[in-house]
Amino acid sequence: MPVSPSQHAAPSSDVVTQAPRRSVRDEVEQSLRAGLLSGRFVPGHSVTLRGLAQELGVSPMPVREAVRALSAGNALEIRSNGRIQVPTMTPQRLSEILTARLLLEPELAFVAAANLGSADATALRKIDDRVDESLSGGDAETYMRENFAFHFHIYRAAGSQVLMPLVESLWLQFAPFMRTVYGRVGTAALDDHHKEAIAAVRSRDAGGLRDAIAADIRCGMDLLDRSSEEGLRDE
Amino acid sequence: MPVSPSQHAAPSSDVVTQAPRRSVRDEVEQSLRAGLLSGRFVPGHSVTLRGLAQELGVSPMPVREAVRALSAGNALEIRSNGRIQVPTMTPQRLSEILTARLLLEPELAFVAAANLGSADATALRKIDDRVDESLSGGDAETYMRENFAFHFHIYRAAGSQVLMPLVESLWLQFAPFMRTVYGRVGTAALDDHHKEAIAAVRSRDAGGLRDAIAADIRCGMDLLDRSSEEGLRDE
DNA sequence: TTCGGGCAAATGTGATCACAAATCGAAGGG
DNA sequence: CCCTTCGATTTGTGATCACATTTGCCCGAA
Repeated sequence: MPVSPSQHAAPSSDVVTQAPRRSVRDEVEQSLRAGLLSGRFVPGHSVTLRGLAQELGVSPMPVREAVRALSAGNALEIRSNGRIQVPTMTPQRLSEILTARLLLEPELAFVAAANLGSADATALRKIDDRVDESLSGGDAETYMRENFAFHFHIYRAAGSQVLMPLVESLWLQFAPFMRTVYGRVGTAALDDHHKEAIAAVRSRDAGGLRDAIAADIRCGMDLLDRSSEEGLRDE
Repeated sequence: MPVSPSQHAAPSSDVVTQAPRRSVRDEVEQSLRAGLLSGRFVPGHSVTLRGLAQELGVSPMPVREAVRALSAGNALEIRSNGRIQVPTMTPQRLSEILTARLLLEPELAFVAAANLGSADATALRKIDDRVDESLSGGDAETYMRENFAFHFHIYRAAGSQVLMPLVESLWLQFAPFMRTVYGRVGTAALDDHHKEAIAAVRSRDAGGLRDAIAADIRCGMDLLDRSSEEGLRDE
């Protein structure tokens, strides 16, 4: 809704927003990432440039670039006819994603362990409490957000500007699908290995942290195997 | 040079171009990827939207999206002032890239081995001949293109739509820097392990192929260590 | 000669328009 | 009742424009 005749968006009405240089495109991209990671986007559903633009109150232009950036990392799919949609999942694609996670994330956690201390263990404990709470409450959306926060609080400590984007790309790819899995199987069946990870962080046991993360990923694989037994839907 | 008054580019004058649906943006992106992988872009050099657009004979719009897509994978860097430049390399960033390659590529080759046969071994032999030729000739640009072709002929056989983009992203990140390394150290110092890889492909030895690829990557790491002894420039 | 200051050019960003292709709907014929 | 057909709408794509910011360069003063 272009209220102002000026072509640029108003600087959010605050005197000093403190934001270094937040472009509309970045805000849109972050919004889309958050939506994908929390499972607000349903796999197979098609999204439109103008639709997203109107939903976010911006012009289609920043959305176009944000969508392009996301689709470059396979977080969104651009079909041959040009339409945009949340990627669908196939069993082998999911298997590849989990294989890649198993290759990267434990190693990333291993590196991160050196930079994690008891303060981080406490913070992780707090996040994990919210994870457990949303698990028992069955709030899949909150669970996904907090589970992401848990893992990436660890990974961020590695300070890797190369591995982190790769892992983020993987999460963006499988997150929308997980949402549907939780909706079918329920979140109660989850038995993550966060407690062991926290203990490893507190005792500065890098190898233990790596193994805990690996076990956590394998747990997700088991859940999906169980889910596929109950009939895996791709569309 | 908008000769035609029509807004869309002419369909390349051919009756049936056979192209399914080549958008200008995709062509631009492929062109940029090829440029990065062959080392035509110098790290630290800044590129401009309008400059690339004029160079490729298109409007800035498709370039904008292509650059956005590449910067999403850290193949191009967008500075805080908004300017675009080929990313610079730091020792730890390079170390991270090679670590990631060592985590992903040998495993990808291991998977690919099942789908590779003697025909592929012959094709790889041909590519490797051109690699050796460009090595002795000191043609760094051709070397980089053929070396890329060699590795990705193998990786492509894995049929992975998840690991492949990750590995491609890594190559796009380190390729521009390698160009400068070859320019300083020379390509003659390279002793890749392509012959062992070809032998492993021919004998369908998955483990051997994985080890050959790992050795090849480690060889690159050694070259860089040697290069940094002679003074590593970051800017 | 060297260091600022200020003006012009360049650059990224966002908006809007035009157009072709695809999609979706309803109407009509089997 | 189902399928085809045709027209209106939607959608992505590319081009162009306006604007804020920054960069680059030239000129003048110390």
